[in-house]
Amino acid sequence: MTEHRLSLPPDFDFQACLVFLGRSDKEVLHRVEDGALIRPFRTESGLDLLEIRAEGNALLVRKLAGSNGPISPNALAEIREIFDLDRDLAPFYAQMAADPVMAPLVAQYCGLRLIRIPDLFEALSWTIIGQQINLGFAYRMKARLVAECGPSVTWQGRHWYSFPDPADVAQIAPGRLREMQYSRQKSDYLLGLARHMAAGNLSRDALEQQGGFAAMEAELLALRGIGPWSASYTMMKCLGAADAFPIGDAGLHNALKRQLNLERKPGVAHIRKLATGWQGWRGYATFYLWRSLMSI
DNA sequence: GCCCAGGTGTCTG
DNA sequence: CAGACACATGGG
Repeated sequence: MTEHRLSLPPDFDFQACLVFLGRSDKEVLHRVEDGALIRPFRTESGLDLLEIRAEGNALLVRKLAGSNGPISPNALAEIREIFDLDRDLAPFYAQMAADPVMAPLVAQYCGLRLIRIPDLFEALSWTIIGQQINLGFAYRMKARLVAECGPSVTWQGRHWYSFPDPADVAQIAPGRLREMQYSRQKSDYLLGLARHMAAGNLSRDALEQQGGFAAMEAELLALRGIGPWSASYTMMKCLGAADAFPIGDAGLHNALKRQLNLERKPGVAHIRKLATGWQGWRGYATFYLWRSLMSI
């Protein structure tokens, strides 16, 4: 059995991360079982199904199915990103310790990392799918897309799917997406994005080559179907921008309303005021607020 | 029936 | 530049 260990940074709580990863039983791209994350990762030849669990002060990564040979460096790099292992959270916690909104949350969820989506196409597609619909419905729509054209590996009598490539999605007939209950608008956005990326006009590598938060955000905003919320979401969840701030997010509004016992959801001006002490960490703060909406 | 969901693009005044 | 509206469907 091939395995590998990744050492863990301070301020890391694997269980806290698993709780977030297990937030929906409708998620098709991974499963949380018996204290471990199970998820396929792309390799040159196909998919490797990996299990990730905590063991002492390390993450133990084991290959359950797929290619022979060691676990690919690429997969290990993705795991580092998924759990945001390379982030020093000490400044975040120091800055939030006295913040009226965030202090209780960082105490409650200490060690929770911003769970990321390394694949740019997946992250952008998810923002398009999730726009203006409830999350349960969004998960079902994603599951249909993934089952339609995502690669899979079989293990223990079950298909384990990965998110499709832009080229896979680009060749779907628009009518097919309508059958999957995509609106014409979502269908257009998604196919447009897939064609754009399949043609080589956008990739995560090229985007990050540009460097600079503003330049990357501008390039995302230029995409049809990607507005301020989607761009911020992608900056934080894919590119790891700890300060990206999806200020229009409905979940953020609901979380603040609950935290502050407000009668109504706060307006954008109010939120800006509340977030004045979050500079540098507004994305992380948002992620902790999202976590606060989960019942557990 | 009505409003809101992890919004965005378009059109109008 | 603000505000209205369509988009698709489901949950409260």
